[in-house]
Amino acid sequence: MNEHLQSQLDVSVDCVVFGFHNNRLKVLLIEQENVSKNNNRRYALPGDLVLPDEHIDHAAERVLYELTNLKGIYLEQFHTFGNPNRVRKEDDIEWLNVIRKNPDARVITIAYYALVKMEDYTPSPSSYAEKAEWKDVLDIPELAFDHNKILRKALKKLRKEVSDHTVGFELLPEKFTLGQLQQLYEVILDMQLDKRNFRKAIKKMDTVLALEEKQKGVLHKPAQLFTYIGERKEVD
Amino acid sequence: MNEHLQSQLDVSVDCVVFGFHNNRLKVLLIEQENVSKNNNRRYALPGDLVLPDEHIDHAAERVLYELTNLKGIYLEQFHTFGNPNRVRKEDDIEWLNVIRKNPDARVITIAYYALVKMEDYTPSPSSYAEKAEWKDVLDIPELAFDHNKILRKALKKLRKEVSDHTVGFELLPEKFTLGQLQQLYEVILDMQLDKRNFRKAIKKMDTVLALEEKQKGVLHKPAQLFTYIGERKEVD
DNA sequence: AAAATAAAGTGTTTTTTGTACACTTTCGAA
DNA sequence: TTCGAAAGTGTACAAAAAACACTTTATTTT
Repeated sequence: MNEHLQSQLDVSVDCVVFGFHNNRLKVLLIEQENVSKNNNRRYALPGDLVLPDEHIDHAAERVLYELTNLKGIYLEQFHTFGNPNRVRKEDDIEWLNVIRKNPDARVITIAYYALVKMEDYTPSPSSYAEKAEWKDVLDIPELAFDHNKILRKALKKLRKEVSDHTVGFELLPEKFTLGQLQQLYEVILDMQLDKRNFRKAIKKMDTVLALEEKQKGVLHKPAQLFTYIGERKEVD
Repeated sequence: MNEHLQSQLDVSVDCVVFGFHNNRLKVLLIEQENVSKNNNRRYALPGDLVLPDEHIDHAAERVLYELTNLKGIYLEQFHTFGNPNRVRKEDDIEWLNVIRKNPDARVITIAYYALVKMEDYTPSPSSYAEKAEWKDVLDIPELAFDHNKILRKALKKLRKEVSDHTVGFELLPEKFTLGQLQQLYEVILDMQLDKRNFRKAIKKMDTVLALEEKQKGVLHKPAQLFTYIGERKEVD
């Protein structure tokens, strides 16, 4: 019985939530409560421990909600980080001492990622999060724990899925123009795409539907609107 | 402190090791020690708890070695299974009561998979494994815990990677013929491939090298031998 | 030694997919 | 009415994928 105390091992989830705005790829970060004497800002991915009787997928949803008030976001697991020293920076330890009941416990974390329409989700911080904000992925500060590594891996996954055309539409509003979609692809893949070829490719996907509706209030020829009718993946 | 006892949570690894023999895709299973009164054979994937200070990737290697005596196999993580009820069949509970110090603890498992040249690895059971054997993936019994689900997911992953040509050679002996390689692909993908097109595709991969050597002891025209010179993926 | 067996080995044509490329249209604002 | 700004559109060329059938060669059998 004491033996289990020695071998304290916790499991957490961390959420990498991508958004897209003003032609920039964003990721949702929280700023942790300030507990450090030297007043460091500590940014981190939203994440926390899995509860004793909770499905890990549910934990990801719950934690994201508790920290940012975002709800109903489909999160997909992409990697589990289990280096025993992943939580060993000085600031990490200081933080854990304040927030955790077992600050010395080793923590294995399961990382999830999601793509959301930023318009639909305005994060507001709660729980131990002091802020919850969208940050440009090209301008990410040093994050708590191994969160920079987690984010890097999530980005890699995102790029791969986007080139496979299996993902991406989730980042746009429900109705979008092909121009917006192309810009999204260009930002994520970090390359220029040919307009005519891009449209040809999208138009033969049967998950993208042309609406009988046009963009309004723009100072140029209004574009036709499209919508995405793809469906969700299966769950464990 | 007691709180942590309530929330007993362990992390395990499970290994799905694929092999190929006699034109069949195989998976390495163990038969657990018999602890049941009704003498059920219990097959399972090789798996066990992660140690307190062990990297999860290392745990996978170690556990596989302890149970099957196979060493030096590159295992890649593919999914983490975290349903709180994943270990709740009657036989599962009975088994855990014998083998585990905290039989009631919830266990989250990180699943790994590997491809090996069966010739090079002859498993021999140890630890709580009574047998360790290669089983045809088309003929898998009911496994312990949620191992059937884990295996299904591993197979899906394998098929995907094989169609991407990122994996497969690891299943063949060091020297192989293009005919053998094609049969391997056909078995995994469960489809017929055109011989000439297949050879054309393989021959323009620069990771497959033609040797100045021919097959021996076959009752037909002996084939040229090839070898694979691809390299390993990066690690966390 | 000739014939039978069994898989190895080999190229060309057709179809499909991807890439490169430039001008006209349409709305809102000035 | 003109201007600005992005929308929208088609064709030719290149590359990749798919379809397709006969000859070769070592071994075994007669």
